Amino acid sequence: MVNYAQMLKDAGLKATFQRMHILNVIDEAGHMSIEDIYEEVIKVHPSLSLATIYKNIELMMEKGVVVEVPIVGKKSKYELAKEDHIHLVCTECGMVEDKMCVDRTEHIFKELSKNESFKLQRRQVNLYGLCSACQAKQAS
Amino acid sequence: MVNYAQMLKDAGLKATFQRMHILNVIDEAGHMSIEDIYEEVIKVHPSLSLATIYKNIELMMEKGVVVEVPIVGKKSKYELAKEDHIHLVCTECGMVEDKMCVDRTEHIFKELSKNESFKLQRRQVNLYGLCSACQAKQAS
DNA sequence: CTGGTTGCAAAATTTTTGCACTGGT
DNA sequence: ACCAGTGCAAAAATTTTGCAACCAG
Repeated sequence: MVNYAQMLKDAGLKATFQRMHILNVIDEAGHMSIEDIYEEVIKVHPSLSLATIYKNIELMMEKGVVVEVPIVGKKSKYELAKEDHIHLVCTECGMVEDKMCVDRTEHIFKELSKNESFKLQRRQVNLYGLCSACQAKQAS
Repeated sequence: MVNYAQMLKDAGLKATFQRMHILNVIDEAGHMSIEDIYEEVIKVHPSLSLATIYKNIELMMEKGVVVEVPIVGKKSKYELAKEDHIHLVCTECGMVEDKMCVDRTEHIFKELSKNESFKLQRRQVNLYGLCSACQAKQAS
């Protein structure tokens, strides 16, 4: 169990119950859309408003606590900021799975951007395909 | 000058003036949001409606004529389907530049997904940073 | 001709905003 | 106690939909 309060304070944000709850929900599910977060969060805290989620997701993104994962054909999901990784995204069910980068990957991205007069800040790699569950479902 | 009419017919779609115009606008700019397309397109064809753009972008995506490029913190842009490549995205001005993949990149992605019971369909790689113009602007 | 396509206007959905009240520090 | 943060409700922005008229094949 991570200390969400500390994460928020480190980012210069007040550790409100709402924020910790949002972080907790994202952390447990891994990747969640705004709607996903809202539906999960109001189970425990029914008065928490959608506006609060919007405001906080934006704020926590600016502060680097959470990261947006935009997805082709679907709404963006959000995850806690963490070690660099790539995403396997199921085009069928929308599931997102993290996969750690191998060192070689790291190297290639640096190379791809260094030739340009382009100052690399961060990268985002999504591999789209069918997860095993959806493959099984299609086979039947 | 590509033959947009042919692209559409190959995809099983009627080659309407509206569709060819949309494709032309995307092609010339490289990457455009729905709003971008609309503003550009009505300069020549003022009665073309936003609804038509939404309907056609979705349809042409399904048919594989255009591809969505979702971008962190901004609206998705759309490009013509083309040879596999990655994107350099400027976090400041939103500019998107294509960069062809080196062979090694190809290889790594295959490897990253093959261990899993994950059936890779397509990939999407965005490198975020500052373009040269925005670097110059910040320096001043 | 004729079925797919368009344009309009209205509806639905998503996101943002203003402001009085609340709660962390 | 102070001010960031919340919740509500309303506004704005975005996207979808239904349908009559239209046009590419």
